[in-house]
Amino acid sequence: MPTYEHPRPSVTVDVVVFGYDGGHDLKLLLIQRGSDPYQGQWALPGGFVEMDEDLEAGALRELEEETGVKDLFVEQLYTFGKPGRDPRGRVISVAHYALVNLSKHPAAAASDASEVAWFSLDKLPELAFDHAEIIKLATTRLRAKVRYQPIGFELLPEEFTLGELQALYETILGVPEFNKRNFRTRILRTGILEEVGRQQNVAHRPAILYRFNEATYQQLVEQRDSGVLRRALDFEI
Amino acid sequence: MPTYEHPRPSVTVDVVVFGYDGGHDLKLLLIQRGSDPYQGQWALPGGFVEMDEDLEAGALRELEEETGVKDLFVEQLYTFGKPGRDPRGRVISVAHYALVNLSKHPAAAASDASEVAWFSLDKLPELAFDHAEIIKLATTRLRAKVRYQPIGFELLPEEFTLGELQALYETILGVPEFNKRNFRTRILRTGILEEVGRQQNVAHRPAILYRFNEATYQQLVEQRDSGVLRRALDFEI
DNA sequence: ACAAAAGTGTTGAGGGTACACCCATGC
DNA sequence: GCATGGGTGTACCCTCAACACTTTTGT
Repeated sequence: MPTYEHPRPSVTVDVVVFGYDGGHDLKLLLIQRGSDPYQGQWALPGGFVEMDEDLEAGALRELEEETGVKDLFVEQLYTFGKPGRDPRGRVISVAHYALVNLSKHPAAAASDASEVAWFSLDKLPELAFDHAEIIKLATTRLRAKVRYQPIGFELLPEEFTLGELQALYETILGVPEFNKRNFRTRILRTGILEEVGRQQNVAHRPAILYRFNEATYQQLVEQRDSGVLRRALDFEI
Repeated sequence: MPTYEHPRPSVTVDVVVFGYDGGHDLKLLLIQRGSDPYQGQWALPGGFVEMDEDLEAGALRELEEETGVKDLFVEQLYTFGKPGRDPRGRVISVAHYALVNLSKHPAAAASDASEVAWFSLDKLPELAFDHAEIIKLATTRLRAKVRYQPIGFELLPEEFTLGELQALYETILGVPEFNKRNFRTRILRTGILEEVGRQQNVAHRPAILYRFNEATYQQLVEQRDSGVLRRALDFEI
């Protein structure tokens, strides 16, 4: 690793923002490009990373600048760096994904970009750069991760029913419907949900409202990491 | 995303190379830095990415230049970009991890760097930069991934016994020993192993030799991805 | 009374776990 | 024959998966 000057690629941070509003599909937040390469086409929010900011911070900053959305769960996804993926030259993109509950965050549009909109994940427009590929990877990762980490709760309101939680899982995983009885048993057995009340004014038996209990979850994680392992290995096939 | 010039960070690719020789520990390939920051200290193989090469290709190139090791399984791990992680300025590192069977690849040392060596994973020297953190993440990822993807075979010779495979899993996961009967049943049930012969000249009943059947594994993956899912969700706690 | 969604009891099949045992080879 | 590691039979128990059923609200 010599110390003389090297040619330097540009580095951007992009964010795949998944939104959920209780419906039957996931939404994706896109911006319409206002300038130069791919002008007028839809793209992921993102931009060049500043010299003194962390990657995740840069992703959140660009997201807020371009879409007004802030304060959400974000995590690094993958770094895309194939030469030629950006016509402007060598641009390496550190892609992130984020989860947001649409009822909590406005579909805002105060923006650097010319336009901002939520698209249904199964009806995306044509996308700039290799952003279609990035979205595909993010979707795969979300589907995989939601099965073994309680990240889905980021997409729900603070308080929710088991029916809503199940609908969310079915939406993310793209499965028509799985058994209600077994879903409830499994979720409640984990102990990570906490009862916080009952529904009001619904035209059916009011459901129990739950909240995700972060503290309990962390305790369980620690127990698992310190104790003996349960299932020795599993190729999940 | 404006088109005017931005200040650009440097981008490096680093590789966490895990090696296995059938013993009771995993090895890690490190180089001793020959120059400037952290001179004389041990570090991960890696270096600045070229302007016209893919990230993974850059990782493999640097690895071969610095250690002589080539032709191995490599995958992107995470991108480390906290400001201040490198005293030379803003350096973003796209970290990779790689797996290699030590009997197949020489512990070579023809090198750009002053020295190259394999260290036991539990007896690492002090490391340059934030490389200790990178190694920690790579280890966590390896332990997690080996449970649901057949990447462990990269660490074994072409043909191996179930005893050797079990020893490898115990080594990676750091578990004293799990039940032989159940390990065998589970592994063989997946159908991804293929019998290829028997051991010769061993002072005990000769074991059946197996080979990992990539084609069968791919078929199973496709079946899973197209068919209905089995376990709906599982927080693994 | 009825619709709608919440919530429960139960049962058969299959996998996880554990323990005990037999088998083939070199020395 | 004995040490060594390879390989198998089986039994208990818990979880998964599926189905049928009861409960509570608003209209």
